[in-house]
Amino acid sequence: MNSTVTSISDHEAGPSRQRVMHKGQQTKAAIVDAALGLATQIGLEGLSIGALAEVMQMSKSGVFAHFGSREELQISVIREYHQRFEMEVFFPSMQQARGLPRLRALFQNWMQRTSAEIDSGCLYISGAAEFDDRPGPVRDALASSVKTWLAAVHRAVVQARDEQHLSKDMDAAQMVFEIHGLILALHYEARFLKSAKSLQRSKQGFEQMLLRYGAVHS
Amino acid sequence: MNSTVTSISDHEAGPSRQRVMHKGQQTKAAIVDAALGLATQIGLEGLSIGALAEVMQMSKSGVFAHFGSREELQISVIREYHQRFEMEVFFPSMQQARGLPRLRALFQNWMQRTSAEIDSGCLYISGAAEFDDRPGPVRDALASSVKTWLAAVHRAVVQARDEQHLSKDMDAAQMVFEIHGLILALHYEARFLKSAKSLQRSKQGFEQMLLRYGAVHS
DNA sequence: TGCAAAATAGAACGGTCGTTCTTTTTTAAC
DNA sequence: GTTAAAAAAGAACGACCGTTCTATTTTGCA
Repeated sequence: MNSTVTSISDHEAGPSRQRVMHKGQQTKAAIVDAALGLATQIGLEGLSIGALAEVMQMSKSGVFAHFGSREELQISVIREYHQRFEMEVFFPSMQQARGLPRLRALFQNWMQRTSAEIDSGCLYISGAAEFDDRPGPVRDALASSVKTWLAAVHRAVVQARDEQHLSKDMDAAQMVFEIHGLILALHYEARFLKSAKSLQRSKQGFEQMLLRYGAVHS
Repeated sequence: MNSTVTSISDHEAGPSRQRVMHKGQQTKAAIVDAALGLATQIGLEGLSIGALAEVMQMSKSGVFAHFGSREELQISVIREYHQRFEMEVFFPSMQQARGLPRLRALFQNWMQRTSAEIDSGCLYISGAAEFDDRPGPVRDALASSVKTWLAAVHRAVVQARDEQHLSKDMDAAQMVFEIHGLILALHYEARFLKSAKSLQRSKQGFEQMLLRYGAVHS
């Protein structure tokens, strides 16, 4: 409870813990960065080592050697996305006071990332569509990351209820489901249908949802 | 207004208008049927002529000749999906009385199709993720189909308001956005996260939404 | 039944895919 | 500066991709 939150989940130390970054690790990080860019544009499945090598101005085998398999590359990309999501959405929200302020921040940052990604795509959403019936380690990594994030949102809702910022008989899981729906609709309509109003729609949906779940004004 | 609704949109005659189906057309229909099955499993982009030919027990060139290009095949699949969606979701709902009953039916059938597709996938959702930044005729066909459908839902909401089944100052487009969100969350959580409760969650979300938009009990 | 037309098969094309193996270059510790 | 190890390149592999071209088979009408 009173322990400092250092991560959306618990494990992992992160490559930033390294004293110095040797050449290989630098290169690998750069490759993963480029790969993430490609994956969010054309999808995790569309991500090819050849295309990646061209972007990196490296040979295919040079790129390949860092991962050993395409699957491992995809998983590395997912891990990288997880970390960035944490940094851009989760951590900043944790600065806010527990309860409604934090929940608001989570949604706000999540929304921002989903819509700012009007030209970069959300891996959690496109990945889910690609891997929803394709079992294997990539799907597992993706699902694990998403579940971790949704659990964090759930925690925030429960805390808001505990702080009596929401009515005490509200259904937290139900609210998380509906919040998720707003984000998905935002992504779908902004990114695929190019609807300009979708950001405003999801904001409004969230505000009304807060009222419905008994939020006191704030 | 008083004209009989014959289609979710207007145009198109449909291949069922044919007097007799010649061999070629039969085969083509069978191919499209198989292709739709493949596409909903592995995605429109993953759909390959070779795999399709194997399923059909035909040669690659035999399959190919019916379409002339892979893109045309993909578009044919989208058209077929559009027609089935119409038959399974739209037409049955139109049997219901204008207003709330029809809106309920639309959501119910839509939901059913989305969740029944727990092992067949929704082309409108997976396709959106695949083609959200891949311009071209395939994307256009997909977007056109989706927009047609969302417009139909919007019409139903407006009618429900006109019939005074919903409060007269409600925002129809906003409601459509939120309904879409519920369906997307259902699809995501049922299909990717394998969450068992998602059907119930989307139902409950819809009922609460109706109340919030001023639905009289029914 | 015969015959043109439609449907299908088959082979081949250039291309890209992930992956393996071998060789060369670069790095970093001594 | 030398040297062992790490990183990268290069070539080649078998497989599959969409597509084209030419033959063969099947169809449906006169």
